[in-house]
Amino acid sequence: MSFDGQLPPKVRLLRAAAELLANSGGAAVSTRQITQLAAVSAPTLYHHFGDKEGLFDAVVAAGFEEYVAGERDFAPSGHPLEDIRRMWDNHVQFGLNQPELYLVMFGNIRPESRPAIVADAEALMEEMLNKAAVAGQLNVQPREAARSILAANVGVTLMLIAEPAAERNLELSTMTRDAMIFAVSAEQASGAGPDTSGKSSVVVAAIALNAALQASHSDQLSSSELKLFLEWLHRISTSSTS
Amino acid sequence: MSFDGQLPPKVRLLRAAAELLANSGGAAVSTRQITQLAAVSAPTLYHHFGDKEGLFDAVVAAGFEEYVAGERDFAPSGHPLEDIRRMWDNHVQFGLNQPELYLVMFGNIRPESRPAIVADAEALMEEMLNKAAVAGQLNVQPREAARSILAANVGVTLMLIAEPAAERNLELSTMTRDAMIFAVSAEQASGAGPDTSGKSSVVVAAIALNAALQASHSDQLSSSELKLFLEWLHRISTSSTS
DNA sequence: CACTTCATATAGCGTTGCTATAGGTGCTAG
DNA sequence: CTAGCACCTATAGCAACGCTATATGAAGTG
Repeated sequence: MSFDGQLPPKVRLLRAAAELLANSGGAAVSTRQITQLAAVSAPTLYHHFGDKEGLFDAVVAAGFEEYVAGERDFAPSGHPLEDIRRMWDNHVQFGLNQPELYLVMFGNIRPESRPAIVADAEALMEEMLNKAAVAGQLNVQPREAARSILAANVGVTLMLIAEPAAERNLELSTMTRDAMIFAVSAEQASGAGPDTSGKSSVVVAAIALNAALQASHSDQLSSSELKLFLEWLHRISTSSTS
Repeated sequence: MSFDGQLPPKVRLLRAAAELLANSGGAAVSTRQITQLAAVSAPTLYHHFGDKEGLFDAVVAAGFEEYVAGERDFAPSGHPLEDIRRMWDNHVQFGLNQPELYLVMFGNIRPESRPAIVADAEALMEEMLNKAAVAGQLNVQPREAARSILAANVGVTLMLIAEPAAERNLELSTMTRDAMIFAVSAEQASGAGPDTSGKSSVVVAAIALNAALQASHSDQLSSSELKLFLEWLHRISTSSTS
């Protein structure tokens, strides 16, 4: 299989690199392999991508687009927390389907090289969590929740990739997923947690309000409405936890 | 700084490799650098370790011994779950102290190369969780709990490593840690079920408030008032629990 | 046509991981 | 003391690597 069709060399290089990376099985992929498969000479690669790293970054970016597209294709479904679950599963599946690409994206993260992807992934999850926060289903700030969930999600995916495909146990994923979502959700507040007694539902309400306010471009509010909101909030904050 | 003392070449190689790996800042470390710093010639490296990968494996093994030693040095303390917390923190600290080594250990995990370390780490945590299980503090099987917690632990550590050291927020670690431990512990079972038994009235109020807010298209709220309002909300929603 | 700009190719530099071969070193046996 | 024998190390060099100095072709503009 070669990419010496009519496609522009830049695209051929991208596809060749992606294919070799996907099938390398962890071994290093050389620029010579890539350029040969793309039916292109070495300087072309460097003209378009500057660097081997640059080419790999482009491949990763393309893979990430695909990943994001997969994440966005879910209907909002009205249950934000359920959407988070699907988002998690989709993340894991993406990692298992393209382990090499995933390892380049999340396995070799270094402060100077590649936190952009992580930031994007976090933003994507935070966006979804915002809906949960607006619905009063969140226990903590959406941003913190997103970072925490994503970190666990990446850890689980890496662990599953590390296992031989035969004995992969996806229960690790679902269990960790539900643990994280549960810990972040407001539901647990009604139970007896180690420290949740102090964290009354006021926090939940405040988080929901905060998220709603920031999501609704509310630089346009009448003062009377503001007073109403404050009154509501006061009633909330003084109501005893049921 | 060179290791050309009286130590055997094997040890010199190990130390040189460890030092170069620690200070490389992510850049590749060449065998020539290592052999030069160790004051040794190339074939010596291959005689002792067979491979560059073999040498790195040895360094990783040594680092892992150190890691395990750190984990074991904690007194059992009678509170297994508290020990798990310290274990988690120790893991994160190890990763932040030796990021390069950590990335080699947990960042490049591949099924064919390096699951042994993961298995050891899991066993270590499972051992500790077993005590919690004996004390009736566990909600799930110790092995599953260990795998789940370790996965989240690795994910969090990788995320923290990926961040510039200046803006590392360890709250991500403590929050995820407590979420995982709480989800695994028996405490949560006493509360409400995982599904909506009944939302507290406060949440309902918050949802109603949210609806009112989003329905409003009025204007003329002074930006200072809005700013104050948001600030106040933010203060509430980020107020620490205890 | 001349001129610029972009894209690709030829050839080769310096470095990499690794090794074929050989030379020392310390041992036990005769 | 010498012979042989493992063991360990060094010299020199190969093939492959990432990358580039330089040159050539194609395409658009005056």
